[in-house]
Amino acid sequence: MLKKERQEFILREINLHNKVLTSDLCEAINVSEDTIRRDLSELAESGDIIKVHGGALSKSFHVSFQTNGVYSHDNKKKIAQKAVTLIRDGMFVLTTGGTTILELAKALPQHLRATFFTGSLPAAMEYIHHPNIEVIFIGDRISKNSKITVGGDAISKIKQINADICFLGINAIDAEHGLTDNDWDVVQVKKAMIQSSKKVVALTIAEKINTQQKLKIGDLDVLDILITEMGPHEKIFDAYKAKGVEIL
Amino acid sequence: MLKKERQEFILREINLHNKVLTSDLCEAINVSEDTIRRDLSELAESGDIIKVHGGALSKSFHVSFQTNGVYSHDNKKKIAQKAVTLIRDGMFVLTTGGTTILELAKALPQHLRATFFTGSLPAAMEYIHHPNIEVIFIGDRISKNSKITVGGDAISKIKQINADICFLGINAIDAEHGLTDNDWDVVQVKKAMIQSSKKVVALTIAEKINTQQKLKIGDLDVLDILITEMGPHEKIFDAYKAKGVEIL
DNA sequence: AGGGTTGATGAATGTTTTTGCAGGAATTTT
DNA sequence: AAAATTCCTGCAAAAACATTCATCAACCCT
Repeated sequence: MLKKERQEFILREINLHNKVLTSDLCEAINVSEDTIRRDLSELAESGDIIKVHGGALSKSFHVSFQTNGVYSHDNKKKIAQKAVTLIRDGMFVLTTGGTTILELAKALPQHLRATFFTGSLPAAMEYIHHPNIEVIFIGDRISKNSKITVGGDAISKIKQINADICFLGINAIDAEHGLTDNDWDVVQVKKAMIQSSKKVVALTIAEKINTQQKLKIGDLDVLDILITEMGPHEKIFDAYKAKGVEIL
Repeated sequence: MLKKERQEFILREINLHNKVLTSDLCEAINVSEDTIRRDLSELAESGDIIKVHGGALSKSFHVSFQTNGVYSHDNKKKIAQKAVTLIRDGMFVLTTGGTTILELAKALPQHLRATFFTGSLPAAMEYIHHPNIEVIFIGDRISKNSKITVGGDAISKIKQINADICFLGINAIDAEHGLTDNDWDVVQVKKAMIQSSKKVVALTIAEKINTQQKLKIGDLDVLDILITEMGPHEKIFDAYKAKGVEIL
């Protein structure tokens, strides 16, 4: 097999599987590891692949993370844009924390006049920048991980609220396992918020769709609307629609 | 699985869920905990994540306050330095908001183990950066001017507290008129805090000494200690000492 | 045709990287 | 204070790597 031929084979293999192992290649092509290594070096040199210890990765695989701090920032903005359309003047709104909710806070129109309840420090900091929004903070112990208030006192306060709409920034959602999270205290708070709202809206980037975590918040039937950055007609949403969730 | 591949996976997981546990990862990827730890260290080294005991956190979730540019910043730092010496392990501490209190928050030693109660959003954001400090937030309506919670609910919560020490960032103090302020709601909160503490400490830059505002918080006899950036033996303090206030 | 050059390959050798493990220190939880 | 986790350090084995060298085929030039 010719050198050029071999390298094309390697490229094809990488684009197919996003990665190759040196050992796999040398077995497949039946040449020494050194030869494969030389090939990979050349391909990496000309910028077609990314060489790593043990093999190589496709360039598209390494889509540089961390654009400007917040992961998937643009997508979250898009989600926030959709979410604000659900809020009307005079509403009582309950929100959790999380970076997606923060984007929602930033996207609130200046003229909107509403009352926001939250236990998230960062979210509250955003809300108070808006001239016509009244902010009620739910107090109690602050969880350092999530920067929201947790605990019995917070939950009993939440239960006294009767909100029009609740925005949940969620960590994982799955058609079968419903809404899940990884922090027990946070789960309790989210449960309470769901109970205290007429309408429940979940915000999440599409990447979290069909993932799950260890602790359950609730089944899909507690959810009224799901908002992601994708259009509402994607196939991935079929299972959710079937369970009565509206996709926005 | 290649090392780089693994690290991309970890990054993804963190950005998705804001945190990961070492144990979860090593189960998911099926490598030893040491390997995961090494990966986390490297990712932390290059600044992509924040490593903590037991796992790692997303970077975008960890934002600190910028206080450079605050008026009389150096003086406030000096005040904070003096104030922290009053706090002991195990204490229950009640604080207001304000830039001076923010400096106090930043000056807290890492090893200090105490419980802080506050209704100030910025102060709470600072406190939660400290590893051994428990933060209890006093909830209610948030005043946009002062960024602290005000209202009857907050006050009744404060009255349930029995704190060892209370730090007041104050707006005006005068030997004759005592402590004064200019926001009715804030005054109510400060009054309640004073009532709920064994010891009351006022922090202020010397500039505010011998000034007054429209609304009264209390006479000088509610005050135990007054801290400014100046030394305790200045003449200006004589009137305060005469009324039983200790100067630090 | 024949000697010289070039490029590709595989083998030999020593180095570096990666990984898991043992143990003791540090930290967290009970 | 005790128990349980988690962490760090050093170590060792395996895998992967870089470097050098020898071989061989293809090519080029008189």
